[in-house]
Amino acid sequence: MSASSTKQRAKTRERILEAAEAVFADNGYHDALVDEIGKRTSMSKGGLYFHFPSKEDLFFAVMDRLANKLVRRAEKAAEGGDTPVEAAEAALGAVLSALSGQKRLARLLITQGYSMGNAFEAKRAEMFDRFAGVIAKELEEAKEAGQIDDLNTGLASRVWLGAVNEVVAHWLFSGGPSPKDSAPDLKKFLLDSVRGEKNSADAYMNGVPAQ
Amino acid sequence: MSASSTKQRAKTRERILEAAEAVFADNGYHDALVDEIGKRTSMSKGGLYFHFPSKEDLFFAVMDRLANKLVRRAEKAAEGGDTPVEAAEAALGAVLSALSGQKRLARLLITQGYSMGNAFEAKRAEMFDRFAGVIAKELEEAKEAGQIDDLNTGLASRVWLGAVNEVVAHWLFSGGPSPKDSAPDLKKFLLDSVRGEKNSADAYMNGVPAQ
DNA sequence: GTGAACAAACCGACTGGTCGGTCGGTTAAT
DNA sequence: ATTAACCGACCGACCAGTCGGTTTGTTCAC
Repeated sequence: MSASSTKQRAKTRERILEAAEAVFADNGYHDALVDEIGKRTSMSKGGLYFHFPSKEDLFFAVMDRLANKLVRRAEKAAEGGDTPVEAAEAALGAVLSALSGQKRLARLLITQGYSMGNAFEAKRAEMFDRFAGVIAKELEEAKEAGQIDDLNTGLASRVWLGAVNEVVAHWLFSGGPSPKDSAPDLKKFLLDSVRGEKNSADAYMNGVPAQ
Repeated sequence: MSASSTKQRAKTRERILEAAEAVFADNGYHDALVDEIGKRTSMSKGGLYFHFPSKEDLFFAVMDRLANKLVRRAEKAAEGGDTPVEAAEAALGAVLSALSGQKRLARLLITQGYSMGNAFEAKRAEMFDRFAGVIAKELEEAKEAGQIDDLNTGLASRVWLGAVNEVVAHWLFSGGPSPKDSAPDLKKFLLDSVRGEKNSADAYMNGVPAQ
């Protein structure tokens, strides 16, 4: 026990989280049945409740795991950029492509955040604040580097976040274009939104076509 | 009956919708109790079910009513603008100020749309498509008037919609600034996003400072 | 190395509270 | 007298969470 069982325990938890992610994504929090998660894990309800104290806790764990994955991916992509603006662009692209490839993940992130009662609002806020923080950080650096205008980076990060959110939602629920395909235009809009008066003229001066 | 009762009937329906709006906004679809709506209407559950066939239908009716109100307000504000861009700006401002003044309405629109199961996704899509349509129409006109670049107005409208959505959500759940207060900066971001290469230089040429 | 003792992991039938919806009945309007 | 409008006790489906029990794995005495 102890050494090997700690590892085993984590593995089982992971198995449950995986199944729960799928079930929550397919059905939303309320319509997701704990028994269904059990079925997909080949584990009984009692077994699940040995690892997680409640359905709500399980849901939170799923969302945290998801947010971590995405943030890590975005930050990793950002590291590859030479300038802050390129970093932000890369992070944006990484997120869009990740969501494009994982409809299930996208659904969970976009819609199910609200699907619990008001209990989840704090969690959704926390998650989105994290995302906004990543964006704001890049924008702040870009500002210091003189790549973009002096602007309200907090608000700008919300604009970016919301834009991505809506583009993905439109893809999910109205059969809009895949976020991946919208990425080039979307990048243009968001970068332009932030370049403001520093636009075109300045951008070309720096040898970076505003596109 | 008949003549006067038709009017009375509509009035009662309205009374119910009003109460239902409050209850849904406060609790989310699932945690809203039909009995609670009854209490606030001083009407029994049976009475409600005489006017609406199900909780779900009642919810849809509430959301439709809400969307109509907002769209009408936005379109009315847009009519006041001299140019398409000003119209879009006015509509944006009207929506932001309406939501700022009615937290309850904002909550319903932003969050509770997902709080039903997947059943609501189609409805949310329909509603947001309407909003996006209003924006896209203005942008299309602005494009034809040469006020803005040749761009993907469909995508741009999503960006605007998503940005507003997120700014409001941030206000609601994280104690961010009131949408009304963010309005000036937000307008700048969104207009810049759409002016693209036509920015600053051109804008100033037209005697309209890009701010 | 074997088996008794203990605990961790898991099982699944059951319960208890919750609510949307119903329905037989009452009241009010025409 | 007829029917629209409304009442509210009741029903029954649903499901998160429980709990006494079984299995599996670990430890250590002998």
